Amino acid sequence: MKVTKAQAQENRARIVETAATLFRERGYDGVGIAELMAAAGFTHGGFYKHFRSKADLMAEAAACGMAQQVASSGDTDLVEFVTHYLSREHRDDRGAGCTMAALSGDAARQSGDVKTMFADGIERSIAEFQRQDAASGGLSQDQARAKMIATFAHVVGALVMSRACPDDSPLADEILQVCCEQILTAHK
Amino acid sequence: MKVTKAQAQENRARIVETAATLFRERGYDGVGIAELMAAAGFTHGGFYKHFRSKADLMAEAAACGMAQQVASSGDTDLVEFVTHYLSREHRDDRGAGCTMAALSGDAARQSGDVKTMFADGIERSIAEFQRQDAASGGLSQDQARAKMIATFAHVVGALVMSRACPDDSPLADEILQVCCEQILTAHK
DNA sequence: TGTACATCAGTGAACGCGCGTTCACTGATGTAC
DNA sequence: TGTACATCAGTGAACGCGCGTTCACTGATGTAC
Repeated sequence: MKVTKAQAQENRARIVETAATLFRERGYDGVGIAELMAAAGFTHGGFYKHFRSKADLMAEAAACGMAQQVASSGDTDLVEFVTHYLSREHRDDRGAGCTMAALSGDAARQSGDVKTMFADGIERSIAEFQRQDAASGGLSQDQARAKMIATFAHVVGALVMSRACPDDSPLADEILQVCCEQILTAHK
Repeated sequence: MKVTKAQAQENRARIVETAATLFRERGYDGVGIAELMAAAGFTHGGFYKHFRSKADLMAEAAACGMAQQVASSGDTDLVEFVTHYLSREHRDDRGAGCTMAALSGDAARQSGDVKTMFADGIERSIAEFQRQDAASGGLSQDQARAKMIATFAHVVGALVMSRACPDDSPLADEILQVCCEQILTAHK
């Protein structure tokens, strides 16, 4: 059952993308190799033809997830970004959402490889935000960077706290709404 | 080997407190019953004399952790609170630190019981913050509440992001520092 | 271009291990008389 | 107050299960001639 080199590379990419989604949904410990490979359309044995260990895949999936985040926020200004980020839809769809919000808690307990991917992803997100927000400038480079870091941290915190509340909790919605207002007010 | 009723209750409390610390350090999936009971000074078999399941303990440990958080921030004003919360010491000592920052990611994937404890903890923290911040008022009740929710979300996000970066990463420190400045500036 | 052989992505059974949970047992505590 | 018995917190062996990982095998692809 060998397969074209191109096909194999495509399959590998599908495994990483599937992992990125499943890990966001259920955390690193919540997804097993067998389940993951099945979701990607394979049996579990082939996993080690692509990756040396689950830890290796976690790092790659983290990089993939952060890259998706950066790509998806292309061509949206800060107001749009914050509004969508702090929407109920985003909160309730972890699999398709922000990797930082879904997995930073898990990442804190992982190897340096995973953390490095997160740090790289943060840097790239900040750079992307700064690029988008150039229009509203009047700020120095340092000030703009500081603003973006603080804004990113704020939305991540709000989303993470909202998700920690029971599903229909009024508090969960209140957190999103209040933080969205405060951030957008500060932005003006 | 039976033990006084008072002693048993004390032992139970010790198990919950030990669990709160270990869970913060390594997450819900990162700590086994046997290890946890050993850390509290017992063998694993006795666990089910106190709790119906690991999930039950997780909910109790969450409540305990959030209560510790509220208690420890008694008699500190907002400036002190934020400064300590966003210090390197707090970031690097997850076991003794904020339960929300350490476990909200895990909590999002847990049962309603755990999430309820988190929501209760958030409410109590907000109430405590508002009580402390009464002096600096000029804000309506609603405005003060909104300010506290947003501030809490902001510090949680900053800490969580900082912890997701590699251990000696400059970015990890920058996140703490930048967010601390922005929050304290907004507070004035 | 055609043939012979090496490669290696993917399969599925098997492994050792640690987990949450159960259970028979112990013996000091608590209770009934 | 003293005695006899029930209770139940704590012990440690055992359970079934799912996990990450390994391995012999398959057979189409890629390569050397």
